Amino acid sequence: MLDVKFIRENPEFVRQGLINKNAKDVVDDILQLDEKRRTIISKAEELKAKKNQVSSQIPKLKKEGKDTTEIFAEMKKVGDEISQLDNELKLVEETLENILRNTPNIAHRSVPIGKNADDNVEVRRWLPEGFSFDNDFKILDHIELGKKLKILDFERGTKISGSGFPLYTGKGATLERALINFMLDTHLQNHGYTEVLPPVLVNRESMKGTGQIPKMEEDMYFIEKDGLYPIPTAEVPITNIHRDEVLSEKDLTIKYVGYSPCFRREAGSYGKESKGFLRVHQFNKVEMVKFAKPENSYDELESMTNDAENILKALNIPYRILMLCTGDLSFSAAKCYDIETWSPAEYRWLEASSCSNFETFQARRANIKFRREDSKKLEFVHTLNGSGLATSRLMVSLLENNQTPEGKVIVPKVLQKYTGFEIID
RNA sequence: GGAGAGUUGGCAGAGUGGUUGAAUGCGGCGGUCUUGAAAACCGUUAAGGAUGCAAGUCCUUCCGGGGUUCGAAUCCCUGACUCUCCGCCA
Repeated sequence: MLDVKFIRENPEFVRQGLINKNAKDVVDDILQLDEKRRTIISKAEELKAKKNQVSSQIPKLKKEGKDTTEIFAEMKKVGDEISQLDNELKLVEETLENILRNTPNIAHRSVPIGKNADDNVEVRRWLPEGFSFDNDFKILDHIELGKKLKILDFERGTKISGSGFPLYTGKGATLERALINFMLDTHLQNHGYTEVLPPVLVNRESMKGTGQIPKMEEDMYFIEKDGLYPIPTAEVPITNIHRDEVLSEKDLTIKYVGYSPCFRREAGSYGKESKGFLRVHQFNKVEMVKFAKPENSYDELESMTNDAENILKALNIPYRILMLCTGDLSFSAAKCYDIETWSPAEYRWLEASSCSNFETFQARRANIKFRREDSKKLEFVHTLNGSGLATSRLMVSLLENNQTPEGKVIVPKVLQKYTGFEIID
């Protein structure tokens, strides 16, 4: 959520920011409502002050045995006027709030201006030694490999739940678990995170706090009976750990890493893009979340991106880093790096991670502040998160890149101690 | 699922209609004392908002929402959460 005061003071900057993000220019609407809001507040507060002043005299008057009927009648009138103004105010504030909640974050100045994914900028890429985009044998895709090696069973997953709910079997299930553990351990031992294992059903407040609601409501599962949402990402529960809290400056940067399954309705996406693991309703993800001071947050974004990259390097998976342009940035993000891994069967890059800085956008919604040691002032923290990483897309690249001409899959060295086997055949 | 109790400032904990934004204790901060520290003593100690160049002034907030009243932390209704007992159960 953007700060109204900031919009009031920098209307043209915000206007341009919204245009760059392909968002509706609502600056004038906001300013108008804000103006109206403040007018009503002034009027109402004047009356309230009067009411309070008179009220405080009443005990004295009564004690002196004076007649208060007239005063009561007048105060009754004042009270009615106040509640009328308060109702008006409520309406204006709801309208304003509604607009603000549906208004995206503004991009950081370092973000390239662009319309859509075509304008994203490749920042760097990393390819394993001896890697080639072209192979001299027939590459099987992850679905064929999964079937042949009996490690993935999409048909039975569909029978159990529906399409997009993969079933891992045998060494496939073990490999998935190994991957999760390897990633967690790496972040814990090498990157200084604290592990959390969050609830996977969250309430509406939490979904609002990180910005999935109201904008993305259609993409979320919802359990009506209990008012709970299966999380689309662990970002939601982990960021909300500190909702409505004041953190100490000395505790920042707080770095959490946590595994969770993720649930997404992915309403309206079918076809080629969604086969196999490419788009699923349930997948596993290790998520990194940081609470940082404003002056550090962009350094933290770089290091978080590196943390995710280190996993891929260790697994020997080719990847590239994209800096998303303003038009392709998500609703809440001020800056974002996508990490894409190479799929030789698809012969294209697949998004496996997204590392974003939300600045104060989420902190404002979720009310997460910290107190400065020197000035004692409260400020909103910056929140960041990144996948480190999502196993489903990663599994595609892992299986396909490590296959042999005979259609077997060699387990990357770093995973072998977790799997207990070196090859899947 | 049934019955009951509770939710007050950073924490603990008073307060059942009228100067209560809220006693008291602890903690925090500043000071006196001390070579230094502790103890003791004194002072101070919320957030958000409106207005103003500022000092300041004013408003709101005692879990959330609604109501009664001239006036509510205090009364009524409702929702959330916590705890205890019973039932059920991985």
